[in-house]
Amino acid sequence: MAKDKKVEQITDMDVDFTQWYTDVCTKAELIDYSSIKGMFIYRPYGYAIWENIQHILDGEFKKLGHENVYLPMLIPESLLQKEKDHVEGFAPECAWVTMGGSDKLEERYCIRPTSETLFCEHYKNVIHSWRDLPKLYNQWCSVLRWEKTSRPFLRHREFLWQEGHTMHATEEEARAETQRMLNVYADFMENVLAMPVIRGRKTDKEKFNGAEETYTVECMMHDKKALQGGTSHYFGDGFARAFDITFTGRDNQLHHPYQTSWGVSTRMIGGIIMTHGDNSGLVLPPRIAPVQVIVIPVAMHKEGVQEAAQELLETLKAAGIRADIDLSDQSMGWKAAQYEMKGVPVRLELGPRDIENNVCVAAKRTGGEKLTLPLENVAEAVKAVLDDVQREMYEKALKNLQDNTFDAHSVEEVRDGCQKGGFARMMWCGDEACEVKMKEQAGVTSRCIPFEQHHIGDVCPVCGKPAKQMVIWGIAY
RNA sequence: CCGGGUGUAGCCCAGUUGGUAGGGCGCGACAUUUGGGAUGUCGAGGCCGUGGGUUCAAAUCCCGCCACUCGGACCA
Repeated sequence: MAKDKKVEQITDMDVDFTQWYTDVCTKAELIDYSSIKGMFIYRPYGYAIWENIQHILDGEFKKLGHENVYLPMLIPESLLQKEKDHVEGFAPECAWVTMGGSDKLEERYCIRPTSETLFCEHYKNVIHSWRDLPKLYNQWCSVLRWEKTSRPFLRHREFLWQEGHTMHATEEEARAETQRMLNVYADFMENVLAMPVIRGRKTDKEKFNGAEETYTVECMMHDKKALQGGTSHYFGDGFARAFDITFTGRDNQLHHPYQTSWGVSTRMIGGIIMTHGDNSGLVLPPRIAPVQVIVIPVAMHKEGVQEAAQELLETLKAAGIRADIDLSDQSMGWKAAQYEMKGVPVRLELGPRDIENNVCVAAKRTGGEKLTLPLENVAEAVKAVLDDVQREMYEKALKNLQDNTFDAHSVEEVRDGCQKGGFARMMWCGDEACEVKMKEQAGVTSRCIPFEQHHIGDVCPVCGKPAKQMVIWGIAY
């Protein structure tokens, strides 16, 4: 066996995590580069992951009463400028359309970096009475931000996302919606993506331009750096005032509605890769994997093997398992390595010996001894194995998060701990000046002010003034 | 956007003092194989990233641009 002749060689993640990540993205056939910087091609296997994310989240949104809409891709400059903070935040990364055919346009159009302004323009037209509220809209689309540096899934110039935009009659209701959607994201990430999250609020420095409050779910990657999983914003009535959106209340008075927006993007796929992957490649959580089980017939040329493998495949499919089969003439070892690279959660081997004994052999992507499963009721057994994989993945990620989150009582402690890898919990006075110093002196940013607070000190270690709350600090993607 | 590195076949790379391009892997066909990354034979595949310049002659020297990559800055 020529051990050095691998299917696709990937870089060791402990040697160069960044290169490992890029290797996995391309060699697991998730993505391809295009001729434009920061614009990527989602290959079938990568897009299928996004489709599964879409399918599950879309169902959750609809259960809660949200409706899907589609708004234009172009935003007139004058519209974008109506909300001051918002335009300031996005102006540096807007791409503009200036020509229509061969004619120069009177006004240039921004290719949407986000759609708050478009939703507001529309809401002004359709919201008149308290009876029109709430409006619970969601849009699946792509947005464009002219990023200076780009990386597959983590930072694209064009990326796919969903953006929910809701309008409510009262502040309480809008605030509740903000929390509700944050919890939808958190539950999805934990239960479906097997990614434990920290729920919390962003500091003013880190919040969305134009929002009153931004809430976030933060995750820890395998290299102990932070990735924001999703955000949910409470806007108050700021945009409503800027866009002059009003409704007549039950009190027969004019009011401005209260607004939220929330989104997750294909960046989440980058999170899955960096949370669960290993040196054999991608590891996909069963609940999101495009292929949950790959059936590999062994010694296919032998009488009856191929037929038995096909039958096994059909049994799994009939039970609702996303299963596939590899009938190619590649060697056993090649196939094993290939599906490990692609992160398929469970591999089922079926050869002459198994058929004789009426069993098949299961290998979990998460490792451990191979399992021998009776072919009788095999689908139920495979489902149990898939559940095991899902659970093991969550537990491993949770252990990584817990083992690498520490309490800190000085800037130096945060610096040393986070540079080595991890999240620091430290008390904070609430001043932005101290947050800036943390970046300068410890090289970290505030990830969030977690809902789950611990009292680990009385003062802000940066300035010595009384502390208001505990903040999670880390190095972020 | 600032600095370093890199662009030659699908991938990894070689190509000398300038003289019109090569290897391995992969790919296709056939045969033998098949319980963890097979073997042999034959074959296909290149605007040398791109645009200019120097030269009798450029993959090679010079300049611009584009892309990738590593730092940094910036960043819902």
